Amino acid sequence: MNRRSVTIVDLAESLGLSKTTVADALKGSGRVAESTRRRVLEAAGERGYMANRAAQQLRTRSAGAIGLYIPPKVRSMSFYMPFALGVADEASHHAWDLTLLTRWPRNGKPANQVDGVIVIDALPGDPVVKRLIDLPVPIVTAGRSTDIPPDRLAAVIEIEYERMCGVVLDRLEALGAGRPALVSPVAGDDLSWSRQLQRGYQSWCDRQRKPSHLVTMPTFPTTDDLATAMAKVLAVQEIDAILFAWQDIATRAAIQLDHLCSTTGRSVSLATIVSSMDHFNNAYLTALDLRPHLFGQSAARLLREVVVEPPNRTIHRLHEAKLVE
Amino acid sequence: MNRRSVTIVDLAESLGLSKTTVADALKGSGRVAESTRRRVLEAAGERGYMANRAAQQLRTRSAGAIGLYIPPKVRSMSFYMPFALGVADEASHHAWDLTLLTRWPRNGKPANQVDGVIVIDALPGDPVVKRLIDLPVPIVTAGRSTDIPPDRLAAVIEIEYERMCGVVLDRLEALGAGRPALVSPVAGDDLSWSRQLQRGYQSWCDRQRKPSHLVTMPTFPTTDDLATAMAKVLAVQEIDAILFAWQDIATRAAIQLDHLCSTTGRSVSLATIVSSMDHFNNAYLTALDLRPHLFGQSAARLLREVVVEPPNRTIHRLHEAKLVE
DNA sequence: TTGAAAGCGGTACCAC
DNA sequence: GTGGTACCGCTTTCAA
Repeated sequence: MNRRSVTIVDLAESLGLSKTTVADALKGSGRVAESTRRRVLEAAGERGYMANRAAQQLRTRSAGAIGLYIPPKVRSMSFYMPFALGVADEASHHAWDLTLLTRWPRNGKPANQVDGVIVIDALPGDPVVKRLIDLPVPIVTAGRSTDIPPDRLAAVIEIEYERMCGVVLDRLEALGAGRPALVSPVAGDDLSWSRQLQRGYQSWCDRQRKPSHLVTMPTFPTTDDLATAMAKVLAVQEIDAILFAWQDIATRAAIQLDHLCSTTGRSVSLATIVSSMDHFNNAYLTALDLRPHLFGQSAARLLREVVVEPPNRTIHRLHEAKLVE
Repeated sequence: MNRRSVTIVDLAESLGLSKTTVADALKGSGRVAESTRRRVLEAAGERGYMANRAAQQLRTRSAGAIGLYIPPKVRSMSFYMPFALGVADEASHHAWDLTLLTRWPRNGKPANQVDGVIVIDALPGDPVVKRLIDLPVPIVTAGRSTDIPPDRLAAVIEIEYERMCGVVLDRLEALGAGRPALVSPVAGDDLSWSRQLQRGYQSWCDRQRKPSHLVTMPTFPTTDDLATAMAKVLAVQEIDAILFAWQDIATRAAIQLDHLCSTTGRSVSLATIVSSMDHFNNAYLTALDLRPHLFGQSAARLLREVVVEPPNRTIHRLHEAKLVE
């Protein structure tokens, strides 16, 4: 950007053509003769022409970028990095940049320039979300959110945690483990994934007429927290399976349990929600891969749709998590 | 962006002032009378004026954004998310957007518009880095990199892994653990952090005239990998401390060791590199917090410096990791 | 202390 | 098929 680079006018001059023609040739709208088009393209390639995004944006009133907001509370969970990169990948497909929205810029600075925004897992009352609503661009949420008024919410894409929880539990049962416990982070608001999982678990137990055993612990537990929780689970003799609500904890818990069980001779099947296959390991009988990268891609694709054609009412879409063994 | 929003001209008209005056008032350059300035600011606030970034960029030849490239291979490690958000935070301080660079955009699409680029932990031969070199903007690397020619490399900021490794080991020794083993991922290239840690460890052992015990394992090990490695470490009876080279593994290993040691009655002090205090727990005697968020901020601040004033030769700077107990 | 006017590099719309 | 020209909204320079 700093040093002046090749512009359309430069090309036009050196080719003895007009601005317009060069521009048209470059973007391939059928207006120009194929021969001139080739000439232009060649020259552009040679001289390393790169379109000036700012100029395009100014003229077309588009930003060429989308924003992603990941609330601070959840940022360090392993799920969100692959999600963000999924969004970035899909965005780059459409020649969009992905801007990471963090705290809101201070006093009167210009707003982040975006054509649309993706918000994931925002908690009620998030101040940044409040400001995002004021931007004159469509908002897509990944996971539900209460804070965004329906007319500002272009689309929602979500994972069917409640249903998928049942699917995992069914699978566990089919594999011989009929009395599962759920280990979940302390519940947030009613729309949060953890709460949805808890509901899914509860209703599965109800359907199966089995008692439920829900154990909660902090999202980022210490080894002691973990040990306490595991002890609590194993205290119920009938428990023969455990479903972990998030992977960060599951990887550690599996090791704890491995030892606890090997001393007592007890056998417990493990299942977990998976947020990053990279970190996944084979201690689990069954797992629900949230496919965060794909989730991010889908969210970005959805955003693209609503940017191209604003819907008259909120679109709802599902992202399929995948059962793995 | 889509619907036309309030511009400087709008304000100027409604206030009976000129474009110029309004613009000057807005940006606070002392040109305008304080009274008019207040009038303008008030009107701007009321009508929700937001500067059009594209126009500013076009005029000032700046992009108003910086790019961050995190190579695919390392993306899922817990270190990089807080790092990225540190960069984003600092960027927003300077009214910069942060663009996440992923794969390179396809065929002739306009390049990501950035004023500078931060590259972290790129491996030799990374194709995206090759392309970034062609951009006419300064590059700052976090951690060293071979691929970027000195004249294109504006600055480097890095953690003194080699030295800090010694600091941790000294501390461990002061606390009574004199025979540490190092658990490290299988070494990458010679500049990688894992390799630097290994060297730091080796030279510490040499200085102390102690035998070294290096155990490597995959970056994302299974529980079995982990168990094997831990067994290997404990096989050496003299080992009374273990330093883990990355946290993702340390949290899990601590639990393994807890059990292994409690059965054999052995006591081993643990130390680890910390990439996210959120995930940190109390099982460690001592730890080296890399402070990735701060690292990201510092990298962004450094980039800002070199964008504002291009250096005539590569700037080198250190990021201080912090010993915690 | 203020205003007028000329761009920045594209795109859109009009003529030819 | 091609060229001319008026913008997009802001910064900058020069003049009043």
